[in-house]
Parts: sequence; structure tokens; C-alpha cells
Amino acid sequence: MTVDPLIRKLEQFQPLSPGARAALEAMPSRLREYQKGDLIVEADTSPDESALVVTGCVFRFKRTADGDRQIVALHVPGDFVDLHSFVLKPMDHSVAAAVASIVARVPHGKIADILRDHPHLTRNLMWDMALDAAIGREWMVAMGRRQAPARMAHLFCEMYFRMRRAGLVKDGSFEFSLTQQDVGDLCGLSTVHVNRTIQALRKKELIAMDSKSVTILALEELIGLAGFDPAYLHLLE
Amino acid sequence: MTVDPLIRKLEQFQPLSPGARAALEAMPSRLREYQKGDLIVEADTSPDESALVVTGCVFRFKRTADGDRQIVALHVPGDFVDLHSFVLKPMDHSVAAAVASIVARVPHGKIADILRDHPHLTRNLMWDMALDAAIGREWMVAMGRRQAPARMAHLFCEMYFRMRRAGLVKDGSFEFSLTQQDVGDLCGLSTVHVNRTIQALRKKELIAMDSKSVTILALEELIGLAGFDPAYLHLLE
DNA sequence: CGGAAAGTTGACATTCGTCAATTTGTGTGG
DNA sequence: CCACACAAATTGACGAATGTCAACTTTCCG
Repeated sequence: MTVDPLIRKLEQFQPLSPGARAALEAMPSRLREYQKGDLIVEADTSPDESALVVTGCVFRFKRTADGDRQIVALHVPGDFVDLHSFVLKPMDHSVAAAVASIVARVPHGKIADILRDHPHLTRNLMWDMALDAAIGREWMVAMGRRQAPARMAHLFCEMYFRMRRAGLVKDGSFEFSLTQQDVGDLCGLSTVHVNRTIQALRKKELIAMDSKSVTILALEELIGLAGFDPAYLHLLE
Repeated sequence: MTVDPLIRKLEQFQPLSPGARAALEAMPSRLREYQKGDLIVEADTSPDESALVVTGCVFRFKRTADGDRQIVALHVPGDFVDLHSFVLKPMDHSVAAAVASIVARVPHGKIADILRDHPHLTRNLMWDMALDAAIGREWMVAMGRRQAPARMAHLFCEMYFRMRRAGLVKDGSFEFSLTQQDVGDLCGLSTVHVNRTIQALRKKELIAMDSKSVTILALEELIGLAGFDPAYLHLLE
């Protein structure tokens, strides 16, 4: 089912009642497919649905007045991308597909219905919002206080653990077909600098990377370089 | 009353029912006073209360493995500092007083009671959490994509508007007695660079600043330099 | 008055960005 | 299957932004 990864994630906070789980599973949504780069939600609009990643990878971004792009969040299957648009409108940022993705669009009215019928579920969703914010805080630390190699190593560590929670890591590698420019906009670096930093990580044999995926070759060393502590992801295992 | 600024802020989302407002006003809390630098909540602990700023200024910060500090949020009166700790524990960051401050500590149990009795209030609190996240996103853009002068100008613009919402701006100036080192840890810059950048802003006569306060001398120009768009603050006026 | 914390300055090193060119990869039409 | 077109990756040279270190000065407070 399309909501399985979401349910698995939400239950890391507290178990859902059978009724709440059933309500989520029955949650009406339109499935839509997007190609890499497609805009899913545009900044300044006030959507009446929220997007749930089913397959692929989706990011949220803002632009500065002079057109520079900064990616402010990256979402994997099971993530509720813009749950906040349920309460906070208009959108202060845009949402786009990082790779070819399938996204479920859930009407806000339905979310309201489910929360009315299952008040306890509210806590789970607040937990998810809070988790999102915690990831954002860690990105702030990375951008403000880590230099390029550690910053990118940190990104790869985070994606490794988040993809693993979604069950999408095999033999240390996971799908990651972002452009080096995308990575630059993620980390607040220029494309050229991203390129050189990736080469350094490769030379140290910490990661392998092609246009489709990233492979973690030496997790411990990568964690050390990044100064990574997975606590903020609130993983179970 | 200590919760007045909070109520005023929450009603920017949607009006509170008289019952909900009364419940907030009657919300039990211990008032505590902190001196500049005092730790209010420590990272890795699991507090059973959340902090509400009554007076002063409070920030949240994380440290990297090698001890560097990054401030990830700054809170003015009326802000619920760590509402997320209601659902997300343990804390992934610490909270400290940026200046001498009075803080109300509200037990999570009481928050749960109020939300049970006034389910609609939940939306207002989710809105507040979402607003917090929106501010964080804007900081990410600043740290990733703006250089020092614009980054600091952006900080001053944001604080100007947030302090104004809290009713704390007079003649373009507001209390701001952070150290230049604090500002560096806010913006992801070194103390020396902060110093030089402030001097540049002064020379352009955009701001005036002493150890206690900031005065905005030329708001329009400052906004232009920062590339500031207040939309993300969801101000009413 | 004394001392510590904060602010300021100069010299210098490093990181990172920009520009422009080149190479590699990838998909499409013939 | 080949040739072309275009996007992405890579490279080198250079300049700009920012960090570091070590002084020195000012402010604040007891």
C-alpha cells in the first residue's frame, strides 16, 4: 500500500490504534507521477492538499531575490512533504521532484476528518512535523559550521540512514540521482566546489557515486568526517 | 498577563474560542528568571515542560563534534520555544537565555489537557510549529546562499518584524544585546567577520547598534540589501 | 581602580566562488 | 548503429569572501 512507509514511520513515535491505521490506509488520495524537475507545489500558492512521497525523491526549495536556489528539505518515501501547508498558507517555498517520483496528494479536508475521528493521531503528525524541523536544524549546523567535505559527508550519512528507515538501502547503496548542481543547492555550495569535494571523498574511498546511486564504502570513517550523530533522526534501531 | 503575546500571536492563524483563550490564560506554569547565558534546557534530556518566553530573548543551539556552536533559532516574547519537546524527545539541541529573560515553564501534561478539552487549539499550535519551521527555512537560505552583509541584514530585518509583532519596537529600535560572537553563531560566521560586517552596515547608515539595542536607520535599503521578504513571518499587518 | 569580557584592527592563510574551456555521458533522430 | 545535440561532469586559472591568529582598545562592573 502507498501509505505503508508513512505508517511505519509514524509508529516510531507511538503505535497507532487499529482505527487510526485503518483510517490512514483508507485515506483518499490522487496518485500522480512526476518527472525529475517537475514542479509539484509552487511557492506563494495555497494548496488544499498535502503531498506524500510514495516512490522516488522530492525536495523543497526557496529562491533568493537574485535567483539563487536553496534546497531546504529532501524527502524520501514515507515522508509527508508539506504537511505544514495544512495549517500554514500560502507556501513559503516550492516543491519539486528530485527524480522521477510517485506522489500521493491528500486533501486537507480528509486530513481534518481523520484528525477529528482519531485525535490521538494528531500527536503522531505533530511528531512528524517536529522531526522534519529537527532535520532542518541539523542542516543549519552543517551549512553554518561545517566546511564542504564534512557538509557533504553529513548529507550522505543522513540520506543513508533515512533511506534505510524506508527500506531502500541495499549493500550500502541507495538511489541518488541528483545532479551535482542539485547537491550544491542542497549544501549551499557551488557546482564546481561540489565536484571537487566529491572527488576528494572518492579518492579517500569513503563513497562511490554515479549518476544513479551513492554507495557508502566506509560508513564509520564517513561518520567521523561528517561529525555525524544520527540521534536527531530518531531512528528505532 | 504572561500569555498575552502568545495568544495574540496564535490568533494570527485563527481566532481562539473564548474557552480556549481562557484555558491558555489559566495555563499553570512556573515563572523562572534567567541571566544571559543561563542554560534553560539541555540537549539530550527529555523535559516534561515546554518554555514560553515572557520577557527577554532566548535561543536554541547545537554544537558540532569539535565544539563549534550554531544557533538554530531565536525567540522573542510570545514564542513557545520548545513546543516540539511535547512530542519529540530527547532534545536534539539546548536552549539558553540570550539576555536576561523571564520564561514560563508549562508542563506537558497541562498542554495535553488543554488540547483534549479544546481540540481546535491544536491547529493553532501546529500553525506555530509550522511558522517556526518556516523561519528555519529562511535561515537556511541565508546561510547557504547569502554572503555576510546580506545575511546579517536579513537577521536584523527579521528581528525587527518579529519584535514589532511582539510590540517591542520603538522608533525603529529594539532590544538586542547579543554579543558579536552570538551573532556569528547565529549567522554561521566568525566573530571577526561579524565585526567587520557590522562596521560596513554602520558606515552605510543602515543600522545603528550598541551593546543593548539595534536601530534600523533605513529599513527599505536594509530590506533591499538582505533580499528580505517578510511573507514567511505570516504577519498580519 | 582593576580586571575581565567585548569590540576592533592588521596581516595573512584558506576556503570557496567564478569563468571559461574541455570532456564525458546520454538520449534522439536518421 | 551512427551522428548529433544537449546536459552533466571535470579541469585550470584566478579572484573574492571568509577564517585565523595575535595584538590592542574600549566598555562594563564590582
